[in-house]
Amino acid sequence: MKTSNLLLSTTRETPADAVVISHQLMLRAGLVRPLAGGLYNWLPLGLRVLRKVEGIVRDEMERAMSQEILMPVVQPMELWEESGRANDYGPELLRIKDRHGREFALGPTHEEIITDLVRKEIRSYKQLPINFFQIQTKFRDEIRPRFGVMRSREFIMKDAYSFHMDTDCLEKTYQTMFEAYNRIFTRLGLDFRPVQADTGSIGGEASHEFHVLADSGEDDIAFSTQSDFAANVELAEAIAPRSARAEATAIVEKVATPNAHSIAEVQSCLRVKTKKILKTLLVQGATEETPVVALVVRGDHTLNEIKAEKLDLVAEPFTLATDEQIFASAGCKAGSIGPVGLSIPVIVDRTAFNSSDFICGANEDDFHLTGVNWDRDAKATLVADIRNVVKGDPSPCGQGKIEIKRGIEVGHIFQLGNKYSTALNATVLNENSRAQVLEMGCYGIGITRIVAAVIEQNNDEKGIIWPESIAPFQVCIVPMQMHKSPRTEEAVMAMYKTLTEMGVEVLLDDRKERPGVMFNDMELIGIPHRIVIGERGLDKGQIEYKHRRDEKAQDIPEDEFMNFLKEKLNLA
RNA sequence: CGGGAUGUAGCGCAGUUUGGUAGCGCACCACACUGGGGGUGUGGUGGUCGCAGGUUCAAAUCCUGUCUUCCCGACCA
Repeated sequence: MKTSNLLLSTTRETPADAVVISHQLMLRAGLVRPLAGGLYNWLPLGLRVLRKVEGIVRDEMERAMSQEILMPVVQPMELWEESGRANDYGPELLRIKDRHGREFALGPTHEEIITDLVRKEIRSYKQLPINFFQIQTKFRDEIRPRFGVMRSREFIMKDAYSFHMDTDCLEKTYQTMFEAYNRIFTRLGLDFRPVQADTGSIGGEASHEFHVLADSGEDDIAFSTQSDFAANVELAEAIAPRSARAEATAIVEKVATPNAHSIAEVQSCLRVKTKKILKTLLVQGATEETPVVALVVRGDHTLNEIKAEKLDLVAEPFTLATDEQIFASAGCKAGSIGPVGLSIPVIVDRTAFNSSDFICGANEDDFHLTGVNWDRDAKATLVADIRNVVKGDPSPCGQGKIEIKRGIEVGHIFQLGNKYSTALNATVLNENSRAQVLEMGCYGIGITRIVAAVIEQNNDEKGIIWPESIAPFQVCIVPMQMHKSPRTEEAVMAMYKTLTEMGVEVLLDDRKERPGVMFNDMELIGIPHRIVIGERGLDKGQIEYKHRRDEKAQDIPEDEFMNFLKEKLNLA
């Protein structure tokens, strides 16, 4: 490819509304252009990278015995009603009607479609296990698209779905996918970690997310400082304190805390540490007998809604109590609630239950209680893990302490079980000629997001630094004064022809630009290998080479150059 | 959905306070010089000032509404 035939839309200035580095560089390098909120055009250079990512994913999926198919973006609503997700999925599901008034949705994921396909096509246990994947556009009407293609509304995803007669078989495929994912992200040159994850709205049992470590990530990942343990903070267990609770030494006293409603306000009002204060939150209960439930965590901790939601007493989805309910249950406004004397169920976090002589709301506006103790002054209906882990907590694996880093979720694998196969009645005949519901796994990779994630981890002040595996071109040739020097032109064209015939993806910058412009553009778009050819070198019988990551260029004798380059390209 | 910003040429911005001929840099086009790190000069192209309505002799500027984009929040006891 020659730059004269390529839309090379680089810009010197960074568009003002791009915040993260990958978004800035994708715009500056001319990979993508915004169309509307969360919608992007992919320009030729960006698409070349996207296709490379797809290629690696496809290659490894096929190696892992998954078969490629393609399912429609537009999906009939009936299937969503059949699975029950028409109600559950909410406003992220973009619904549309055709000319006949029939309802459809733009697919945010394809569990319903694949399950429908499989129930129609697969008849016998002899055909199982089977694993299908597709690389397809998804649409999710995100609350807040941001960071360019990192969180866009339309995006490309690889999604795979496996079907099994039993959970043992599912677990084997899950493990195969786990290994395939590790190979994929390794080939993509990413610094990543598999982490234990919550299954979220998609449902199911076991689940791992694959996260690219980057400060711009939107997820918090909890790591152990001493083991391989890694889990999304949504899931990471906050283990019970090992030490016994200290003896009660104080008596309960009611103190005025005018206008102090938040933990921070109470803290500054009473001049105590936040960990001495317990906060009590009222939420919707699961049953009519317990319409409101109290949740208690320590002032320096935050409630984990996902953990809370899983408790039998707590309504799903997690919903805070209304002001009316709070007044009816506690006799005060939010901000002055405490566990003492409440007649509703009180669920206490394990760590909060280890506090003694603590401070909490007095269930009377603008008053708090000090010197409160569990059992003596307040009863816990249930003690459970309902908070987020924080840095320094003991790791649930038993080794080391928790450390928290930001991650970009680029892959997610689930053991779904039979949620969808049951809902859609996807069965096959087993050895006994009996219909049996299928076990199901699903495995996603965010293709477009990966492009951004790679850039987040591979850039410098000059621009993008592509890993070899997904660079839009492996090599660029930058000629010096080619329009004035027939000798240079001859050498450049010969090099271009040789490399092209070798099957190397080479970009020849044949624009009549100044050297500085060409150097800067090639560095901005991140081509790994650079060859400079000019009279200066030719006079000495030399050709210049520089890797994008090299500090300095080196001059190589002409007759050794091809062997030198082959070694650099791993073609030797 | 709540809060805060923002919108003027492809990009980055000034002009709005105090109403009076729409500007600058980059990019783009032409020519000349230059030629190993975004060079210089001369001359150009390009804008319904987000949109709609209002006030006024006169609106980018004041008023009302509306939309876009971006940021923060959606944990608050």
